[in-house]
Order: sequence, then C-alpha cells, then structure tokens
Amino acid sequence: MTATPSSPHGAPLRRATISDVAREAGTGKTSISRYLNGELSVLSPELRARIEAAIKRLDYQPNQMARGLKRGRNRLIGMLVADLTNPYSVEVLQGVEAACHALGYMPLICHAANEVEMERRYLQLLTTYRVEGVIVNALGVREETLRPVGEGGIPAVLVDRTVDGLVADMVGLDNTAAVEQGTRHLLGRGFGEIWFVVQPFERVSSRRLREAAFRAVMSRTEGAQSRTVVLDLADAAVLEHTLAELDQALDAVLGEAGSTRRLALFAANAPVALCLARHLKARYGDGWQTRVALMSIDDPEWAELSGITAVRQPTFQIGYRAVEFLHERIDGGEAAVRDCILPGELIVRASTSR
Amino acid sequence: MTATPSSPHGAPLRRATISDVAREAGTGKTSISRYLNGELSVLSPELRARIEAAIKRLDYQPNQMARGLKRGRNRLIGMLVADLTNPYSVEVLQGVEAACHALGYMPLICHAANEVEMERRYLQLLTTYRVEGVIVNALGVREETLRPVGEGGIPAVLVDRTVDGLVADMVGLDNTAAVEQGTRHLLGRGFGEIWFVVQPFERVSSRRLREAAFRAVMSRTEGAQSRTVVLDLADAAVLEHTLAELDQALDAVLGEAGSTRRLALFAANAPVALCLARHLKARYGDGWQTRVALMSIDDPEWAELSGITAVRQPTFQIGYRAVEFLHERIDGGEAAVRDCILPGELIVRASTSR
DNA sequence: TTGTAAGCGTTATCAT
DNA sequence: ATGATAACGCTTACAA
Repeated sequence: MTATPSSPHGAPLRRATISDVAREAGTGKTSISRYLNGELSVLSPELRARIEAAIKRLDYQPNQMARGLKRGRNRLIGMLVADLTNPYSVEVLQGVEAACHALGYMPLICHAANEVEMERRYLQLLTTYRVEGVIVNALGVREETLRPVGEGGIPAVLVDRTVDGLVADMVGLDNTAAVEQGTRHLLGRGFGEIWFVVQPFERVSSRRLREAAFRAVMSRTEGAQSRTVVLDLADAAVLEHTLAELDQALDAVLGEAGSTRRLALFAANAPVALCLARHLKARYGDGWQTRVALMSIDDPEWAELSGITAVRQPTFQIGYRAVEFLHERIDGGEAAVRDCILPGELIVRASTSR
Repeated sequence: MTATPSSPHGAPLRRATISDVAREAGTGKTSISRYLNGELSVLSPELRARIEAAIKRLDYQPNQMARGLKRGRNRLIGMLVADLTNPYSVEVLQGVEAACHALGYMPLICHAANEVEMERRYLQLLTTYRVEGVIVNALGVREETLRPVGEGGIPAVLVDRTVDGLVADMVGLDNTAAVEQGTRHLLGRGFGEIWFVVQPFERVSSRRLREAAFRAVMSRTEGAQSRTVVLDLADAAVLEHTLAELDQALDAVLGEAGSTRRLALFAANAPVALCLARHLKARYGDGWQTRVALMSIDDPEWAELSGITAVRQPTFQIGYRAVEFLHERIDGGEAAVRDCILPGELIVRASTSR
C-alpha cells in the first residue's frame, strides 16, 4: 500500500512527484530536493537512505519542466539546422556535440528542412523553452523570424552564414580564400574556362561571398572565360530548365574544343556538386568525367569515391568553435561580436586532372 | 514608463510574463490566457485589442515551461537517432517530420552518435521533459537504458530494430524479403559466389535478420558459394585487419576465376557499402567495378552516381508510420503492440551486370 | 539537520 | 464577459 497508485507491475500510473517521495520517505519536500541536488552534506545518512529507497520504490524522476521553471538554467542549447540532408550540417553537428559534451551542455537538434516557417517555429520553441543559447544555421532570410534571438534575446551564434540585420557571433569558412584556392587550382591545371555553379545566392551570405570571390579572381585573370550559373535546387521545374540550358552551352564548348578537356565546373557546395554529377552521368554515361572537369566546395563522402576534387571545410572545428563562442556568451560575456573564419583545405583528385 | 524594465532599445531585459501583460493591458491574467489560447469568442473586441497591443508592446512570449507544467501535454515528441551520418536516419527523419507536421507535433531530434551513454542521457532528458512520446532508433543494447520508455513509461515506437526485453510498437523494413530479393537478383545474374558483409550483428535485430535471411537463401541454393564477413566499422584496427583478410580472399577467388566476374559482395547497409566501395577503389583503382560486383541494402545518394544496385528502404514511410503509431498510443491506445513491416524495392544498376 | 512557505509563469475553477 | 484564486512540481529563503 504505497502512496502512489501503481499498475499491477509496479510501474506508477501517474508519475510520482516530489511530494509523493516526501510522503513515502516520511519527510518534507525540501529534503528530497536537497538530495536531488546533491546537497548530501546536509542530510543525515539515515534520512538519505530513506529518501534513496523511496525514490527507487516510486521510480521517481524529477520533472524538468517544473525545475526549469524555478531556476533559470537548464544546460540545454538548441542547434537549428537549415538542411540535414546536406552532409555539411551533420559534420558541423558532430563538432557541436563534442564541444557540448566537453562543456556540459546537451544539444537539442531542430531541423528547419529549408522551410522558413519551420525555422520560425523552432526558434520560437527553443526560446520559449528557455534554452540557454542557440546555434543557428539560418536559412538566410531576415524576416522577423530571428527576432527572439541575439540582440536582447537569448544568446546565439551563427554558423556558415550571417543574417541581415542580426548582430551575433558567427563561425564559418573563409569563403573567399577557399574559392580563390579552388579557382587557382583549376586555372593552374589549364582549364581556360570555368563555370561557377551556385544556388540562388542573393539571400545567403556564404553563397554570395563565394560567387563574388569567383568573379573577382576570374576578372583578374587574363584570357580566361568565366560564367556564373544559378541552379535552383528547390524548384524542380526551374532546375530542369537550367540544366537544359547548361547542356546546350556545354555542347557548344565541348564541341568546339574537340577531345581536349578545357572546361571546368566549380560547384559552390555539395548539393550542387551532386546534382551536377548525377546530371552529367545521366547525359554522358560513365565516361562523363572525361568530358568535363568538376570540383566543389564541400567534401562529402562520395567525393572521394567519385574522385572529385574538393575544398574541404573544417566542419568539426566550425561546430566546436560555435559552442565555445556560445559558452562565453552564456557566461555573461557582453563583449563585442566576433567572427571566426576558418580556412578550407584543397583536396586534389582525378576530376581536375587532364 | 511601462511596467517592465526595458533596455534603451525597447527590448525587455527580463522577459515579460503574463502578469506583466495583464497589468499593461489593465486586466487580469485570465483574459490574457484566454487570448493566448484562442478563446476569442469570450472576449470583448475592445479588451482583445488592448491585450493585443500590450503583447506587442512588451514583446511577450508565453513561457512553455510553465504551460507544459500546468496542462499535461506539450505536443512534443522526441526522435532518438542512433547515427545521423547514416543517410537512412536522415531519410526516416523526413518522414517523421512530415507526419508530425500533419498531426500537430513538434519533433525534437536527439543524436546518440553510436554512444550508449548518450542514448541513455537523451532518453532521460526526453522523459523528464515529459515529451508525449518518443521514436527510438536504438543502438540495440538492452541495458537499463530503455526502462523509462515503453511498458509503463512514456509511449515509444521502435524504428528499424527491436530491443531485447522491450515490448513496443515497431516499424521497419521487411529484412528477410529484402535480402532474399537481393540475393536472388545476384544469383539470377550468374554470380555463383556471394559474400554478405555486415557490421557485428549479434545485438542489432535488423542485422541479425538480414544475415540469417542471407544464409537461409544460400543454403537453399545448390552449388552456390557463400560467406558472411563481419566488418566492424567502429574499430579502426579491427577494420583494417578484416579488410586485409578480405583482400586475400578476394585475390584467391579473383585469380582463379580469371577475367570472368563471378563474385559479388552484398553489403548489409549503406555504411558498409561505402566502406567497401572506398576500399575496393583504393585497391583496384577506377576499374574496381569490373573486378567485383557490389550491391547493398540502403540506397544512399551516391549509389546512383556510382551505379550500385541497391534495395531501397521505404524510409519516408517508415518514419511517417512510426509517428502514426505513436499518435495512436498517445491518444490513449492501450491496444496490443504492433509491427509494421514494409517492403524494400530492388533498384538494379550497373554494378551487378556482367 | 530538517521543515514550512512562498513563489516560478501558466491554466482551470469558480465566482461575479 | 471578466477576474480572483488555487493548483502544476519544483527550488529556496527562512525558521526551527
């Protein structure tokens, strides 16, 4: 005959509360709370034992909702990811997790799945659940979406991209250097014509920087042909159309050049690279790699398998550093906003040889 | 001179509470609460307007902790993922998200990253935050880890694999049929020798089923050679050793068979397939595909690119169905535990032609 | 060493 | 139509 109603198997129907435990142990809630919070020094061994027993008997687990309501902190941080199908995100995540582990936080992952509305809702969720900070890989849109965060809101660190009008710490790739490195590699390998293929870049700072860097290098280069191709992966119809155009342009160049490969495609990130590779393979068959060179920023697992040259991002570090930034903010750091711009690493593979 | 302290820019230092709003609007908390919960019919347009204004002025956002504490439900469900680097997981996740969206839940993603300890901590977190249910892609170990969940605990649905001793709904692939289908395909294509390559399978039900199914089909087949190779991706040293052994065995078979490809490798899942493909490519170069056939359960994005035959899992459906199951449980469904076993789809590509 | 009581920010009950 | 007031499960002064 215990204090809480139990199922035949002993599992409590209604979860036990701290009061239940107190009653079961024949003491007050305060002592239970003390026990829970490790204030062991202030409890007689005898009482401690009774409490321990009562907790076990009732299978008691403190309600974090109630706890969080009372005290301010919960050691939770939110990680809002724009697109989990992008391997970049998962890799960054692993850095985030490692750092959280080291610093005593639990990361909660929220996936916006490229939907602004989802981004908004998750941000709302995270702030109203009072997580101590958020790491945001934003969709890029400003909107009022990001208002609850950063300036005046809960501490936030941006990853990969900034958001117009939002001042916050940010960690990401040195986009300019990465693109310069890649482009120079291609030029050095004798590719006289390079097309930079990128998703719509107006609203995403990292894409914007990459595209600008590409144009900058190319404009400094005598006699090299260049072009920016915008690939909208989100819109199937537009995508198909763009690819068709690309094919025509490709035919023109490839035809005139004969068998000598002199055209290279530079994908601004992994999703673009994958799209291009699939398309080229569908069009030219297994030998597609002998027709046109392809390189990319981002180094997904299949890049090695397909022998694609890539600029690898320091994804793990990016995630790790982001948490460190956040940690400093959470510990009351009111310092000026900082950026952490990390270098990429060029990995040369067969796709850019001649 | 508002009721809450404000920063020079108007953003509240301390987040406004419902009482603040009530005071600001010159009314009681009850009305605010009513407004928040859409009980509009019972509010005079005049008061409604005042409340609306006050909320905007104070930038008020209801505290979900407090809300969740009061009412029982929070419309949150947890999705505990064993390994996010496995594309399978991300695909299932998308089904989960779609279903959650449709049913009015918010999915919270927790990543165990193949660590039992993490799995334990996240499960703890989710239950103590009183999420309404969890979808668990478990690591497989029983341990006391999963106690707070399922029988007597919070509603749970297992994905891909069962856990010894834990009775709960489960959604996953028809492993037996999938393996049979794949194996028959290989046999039909004239591969007289097939090696099934799988991660340590004792403790993971889906791997166990796949391996058993493979041996069953092969034992029923006259004159076919077969073998199970265990690849421990988690242990670099062991892995290296296993791959070396594999190479020797490969040499033996490939040598004797001359140029006719008759050996096929059947990977039990995508991570294994990737490991094999990388290794084979490293060893045999670009022509590796002409030496040995490879197929796999799971159809990651690079499979098409590399022309690998695969049995595609209905990942989206799996995730979707899991949430539906969970939903029924949350709505008080005390029915018997159910399984949902979905069929895979064989996708034939060049890797298994002759 | 132990317990009482007052909140934390909501919602639910019951008056008005 | 509107508003006190008592919970929800916990922590934390403040007493004892």
